[in-house]
Amino acid sequence: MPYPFLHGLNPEQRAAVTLPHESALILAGAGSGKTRVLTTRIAYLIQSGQATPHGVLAVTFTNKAAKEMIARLSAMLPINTRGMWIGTFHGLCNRLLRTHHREAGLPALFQILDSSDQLSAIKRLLKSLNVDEEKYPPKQVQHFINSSKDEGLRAEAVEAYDPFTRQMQEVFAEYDKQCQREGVVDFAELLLRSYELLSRDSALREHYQNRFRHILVDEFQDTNRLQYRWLKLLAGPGSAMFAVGDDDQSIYAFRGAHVGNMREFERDFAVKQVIKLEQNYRSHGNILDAANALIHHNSGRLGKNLWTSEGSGEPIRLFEATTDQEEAAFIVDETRSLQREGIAFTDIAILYRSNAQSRVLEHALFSAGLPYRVYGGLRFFERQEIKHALAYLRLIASSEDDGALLRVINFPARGIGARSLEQLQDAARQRGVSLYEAACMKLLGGKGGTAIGNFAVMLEAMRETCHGLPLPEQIEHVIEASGLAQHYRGEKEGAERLENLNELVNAAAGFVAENEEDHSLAAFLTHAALESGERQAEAGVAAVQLMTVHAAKGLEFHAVFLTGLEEGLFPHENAAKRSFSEDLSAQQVSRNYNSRNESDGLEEERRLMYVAITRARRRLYISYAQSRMLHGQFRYGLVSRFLDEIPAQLLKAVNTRRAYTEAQSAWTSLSAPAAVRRSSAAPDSPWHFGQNVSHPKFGAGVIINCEGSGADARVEVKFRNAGTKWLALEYAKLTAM
DNA sequence: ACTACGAGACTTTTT
DNA sequence: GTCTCGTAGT
Repeated sequence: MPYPFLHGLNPEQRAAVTLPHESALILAGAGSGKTRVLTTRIAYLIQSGQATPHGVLAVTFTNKAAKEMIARLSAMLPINTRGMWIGTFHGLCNRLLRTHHREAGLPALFQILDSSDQLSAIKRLLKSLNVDEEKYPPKQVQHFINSSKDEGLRAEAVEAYDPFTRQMQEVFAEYDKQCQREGVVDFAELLLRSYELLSRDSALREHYQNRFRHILVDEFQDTNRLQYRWLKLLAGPGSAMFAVGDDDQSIYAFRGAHVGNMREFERDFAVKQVIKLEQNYRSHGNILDAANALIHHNSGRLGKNLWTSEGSGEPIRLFEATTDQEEAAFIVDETRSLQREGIAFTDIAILYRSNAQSRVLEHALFSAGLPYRVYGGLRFFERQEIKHALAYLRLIASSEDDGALLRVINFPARGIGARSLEQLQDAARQRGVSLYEAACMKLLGGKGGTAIGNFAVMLEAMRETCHGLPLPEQIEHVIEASGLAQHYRGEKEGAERLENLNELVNAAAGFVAENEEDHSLAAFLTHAALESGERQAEAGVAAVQLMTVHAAKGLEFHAVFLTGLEEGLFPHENAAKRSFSEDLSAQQVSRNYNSRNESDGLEEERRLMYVAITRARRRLYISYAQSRMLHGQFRYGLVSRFLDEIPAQLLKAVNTRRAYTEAQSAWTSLSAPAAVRRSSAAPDSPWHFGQNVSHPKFGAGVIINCEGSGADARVEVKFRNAGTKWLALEYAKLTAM
């Protein structure tokens, strides 16, 4: 057997892996071994001599997926994956643009703007253009620019038949000019710029076309129009594209994903056969049957039916709660009993449609002393202290970066107010130079003592010192010399921020250790922009996993609680309405944007439900509440239509088992059996919502809010005489009353 | 320059 | 209900 890694593949998987050199579409259902097929295909191509590592291009959407692919590949083959082009669309485009920055019309050290950098750039631009932010909300401008770029359109190519759109178009054009001036590039620009580069420069295009004879794409259903055109451009006459995707799991149309790319791909690349991977290795039969039945209500599917060689398993448990609190109490109880059965907390997920729903669930889990982890907070590189530090570093790397300068010129405060900033901006505009340059000129202009001049001196000194230092030490120095460390040392909530800044130094050390070829500051900044880091919360801690259904895509759990199955919530009311892009077209904007109608929206919600169901391996709970607190008032919801679309015989109602009341939910922790307490990762907490407490300094109070678990657990206490305060349970000496 | 208060939003999100 | 953002006030 020359290819040991083909072992254990089912016939369809094997057929996909060993396909001849031709473009192919692999319709890979949830839990059908998609990633395995993709990586094994690459291994097979290399091992069989059909491809060299050099000639393979593999694209994913997330860094996580790219990393996993590389890890699996190096486990299968003794090759150096370093030189291989495996990465995200943005990562690969970045690589292309760095290599050919001159041809692309970019400075060698172009910086990458993340969404929040982009938003501030837009706000700044609107101010300087005197555009009314009321009429043209920065967020909407951002959406306009990004979705245009995602469609492959530059400002001048946008169809604008009305004054509103013409103004948008104008801002778009000015925005691109500003970015060009400042040597920065936003995410969509990475794609568009490299697309334009390849389509303009035929020699370059042919070079890459000849090189990449094998192009493999993961999550193909999530590609947007520009990404697909980019792929088409890279695929030369001798190339074969191996596209893996699942139209039923397309849940990102709202950010430009175009499922239609799958059918277009079949046509454009004369795909001979679509290989369907329908055998599911994850879930029991009932769960798959429910998913199949549900998704059957969608139209225009490529068509696919999941099956398993395992039994049907348990029925899906359906719980009807009176209120959202009762729903949460039920989940707490069931989580406990799952734990008694020996299911690890990490193998239990609580899913919801929108983030706002997590609050009630968190409260209940907290009160019960169950450890939990909420996905979807701020990410490491998005924290303000990190962004500040990075802005200093960006200024050191490239002084044209006005956005970076504006972020830190007066942080920490050094007496540079709005007035002096305006002067600086005027001076820069007049002479057509960057803000930094203008600041330096102020220095030469005589009044050497100005705060702005001092800032320029400080920065110049920082740059001088950093020169020649190893990366982590550069960052360490900048954190100190900029006054950031000093500033946070003096702040009451600063300890955590200081810790994060320290972590940034560690991240740089890790980056240096991992990247042999490029240790430069610019490379690290790129890394920071392109990989915003893990979602917060300590990994590895045994905790129940709370996340949105979107965030759960690609994951699996022994038991899944799928909550809030109410009309308006899931399917979400906004999804079945006109979308934002249609609001635009109502204002006579171009029809080129993804004009989605209600049924598209509803079908995407259904796919979302499909994704949610297929996360569960063994046990699936679906719940809904007759009423819940939403936007500050009670809402009475109808049962989601999706429940009608799951065959009744697969469902088992469990709501009559016990009466859950709010009172019970708050006090369950106290009546929990000792056995639970002992085996629990975290002891049952005596702290919960409504608990009367006493604090040595602040006196008597009541717990009105709580969050986190384990060492990070905090409670908000309303004191009789000392106001409300957040207290860390680990440190605060609270006594229950 | 920092705090305080009111207005308005509020689906999902990676890069 | 709760959070963010921007402006006004000290």
